[in-house]
Amino acid sequence: MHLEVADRLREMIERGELIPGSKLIEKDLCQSFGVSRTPMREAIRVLAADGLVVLTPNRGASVATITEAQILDSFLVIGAMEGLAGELAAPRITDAQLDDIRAMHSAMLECRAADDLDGYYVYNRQIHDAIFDIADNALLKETRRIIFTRIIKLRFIARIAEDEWQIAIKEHEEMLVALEARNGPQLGAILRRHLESKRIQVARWLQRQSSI
Amino acid sequence: MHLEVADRLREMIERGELIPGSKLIEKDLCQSFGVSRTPMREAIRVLAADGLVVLTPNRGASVATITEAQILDSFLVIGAMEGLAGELAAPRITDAQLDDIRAMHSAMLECRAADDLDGYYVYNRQIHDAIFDIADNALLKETRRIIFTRIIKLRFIARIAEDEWQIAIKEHEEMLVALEARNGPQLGAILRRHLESKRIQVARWLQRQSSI
DNA sequence: GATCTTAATTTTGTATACATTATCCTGTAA
DNA sequence: TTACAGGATAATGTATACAAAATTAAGATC
Repeated sequence: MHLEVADRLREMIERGELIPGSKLIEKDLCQSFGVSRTPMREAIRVLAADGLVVLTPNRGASVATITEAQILDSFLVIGAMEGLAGELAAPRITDAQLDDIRAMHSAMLECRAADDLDGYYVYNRQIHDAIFDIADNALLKETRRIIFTRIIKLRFIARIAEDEWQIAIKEHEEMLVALEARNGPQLGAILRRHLESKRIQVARWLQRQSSI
Repeated sequence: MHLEVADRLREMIERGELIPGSKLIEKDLCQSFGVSRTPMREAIRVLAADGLVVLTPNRGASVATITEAQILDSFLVIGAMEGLAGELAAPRITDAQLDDIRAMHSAMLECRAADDLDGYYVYNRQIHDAIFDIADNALLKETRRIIFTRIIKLRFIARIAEDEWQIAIKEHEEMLVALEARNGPQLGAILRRHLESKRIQVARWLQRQSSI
């Protein structure tokens, strides 16, 4: 049960229903979840190990806060992960998998044409996920997942500038070329650059936010 | 208390006192630790989140096993981490920090001359740790620590072939050059290559082991 | 003797009771 | 009014009791 509770808590944190910094009162959560404190506490500790909540001795748990510096640090690490994933995936990709990615890429472009940002992000995410699947390194995928979870709240960077969007699309097209060439180092380099672009984009967005 | 218990359990697993695959019987562990089941269970779940133990519903916990493929996967991920750490550290390193690393490097060489393998590994590890400290990315450091913990049992790769040792020393000297030049991309590339060497070395060692 | 069934035991999972610590509120003194 | 002290309250931390599931052991059947 504690794993289900952990998942529900995780979702609540991701959705922003539990505000970063706020305390997690066991009794209240137990009531709303309909479980006793034992599984709830175990769930909270699982999330703590994932870095989603922080534990203070004798003072319980609170939703983890994330600083701008930590967000930018995360993008650096994710960049390294994506770069490695690209290196591994390119030499391994099958023609069928390549076709799948091409399809997702087209769908992504259509969303862009229709100015459907949500759809764009879904396909964008699918492409990156597919590369990690093809890379076939469970630890790599899991590590990236955990880091992503911690900064998932950045979904709300929905607004993307036109020029940034163009760069992203261009980089994705380069990715396709590297994949077709089965060129690992090349795809790795593109993905590192791609994530660095994203990181700069996030940095700018954070700048704007904090100056408001 | 559950964090202290988790640390003790972690040590026991690292020391090999708890054999991979063996079951963790709560009652027995509670007795030997002198705590009740509640903190023990919380500790076990913390280790599960770290990947050191695996939980099976209604069947409790057992010490995680690691396959050869997973070990090699881990080295790939660590390689990406070290590469990034090098990129970040080189442009940031101070003269004092550089002196420290030079000192560790000398001490490491002395250990090699004296054929003191344990000492060699201590200083080797210190140098790599220092680079991560200088890189100043807490997430990067923490991620690497967790992955290292999972494969820590590989300490027992104590035996290192002469030619492998020479290569490692040479790479470390290249690292010093890149650090002195404050050249991030260069240090990153060296570290990636260094870890790839290590990975190949481990792969060969695993091969030898399994063929016995 | 082997195998399936079933009961006994053990172990895990959950809830609750108790202990300890932190927090909050009230009242007093400056 | 503010600052501090002390107790009331509520929260966390721990231990234990109960429930459910799995494992083990014993017995019956073939």
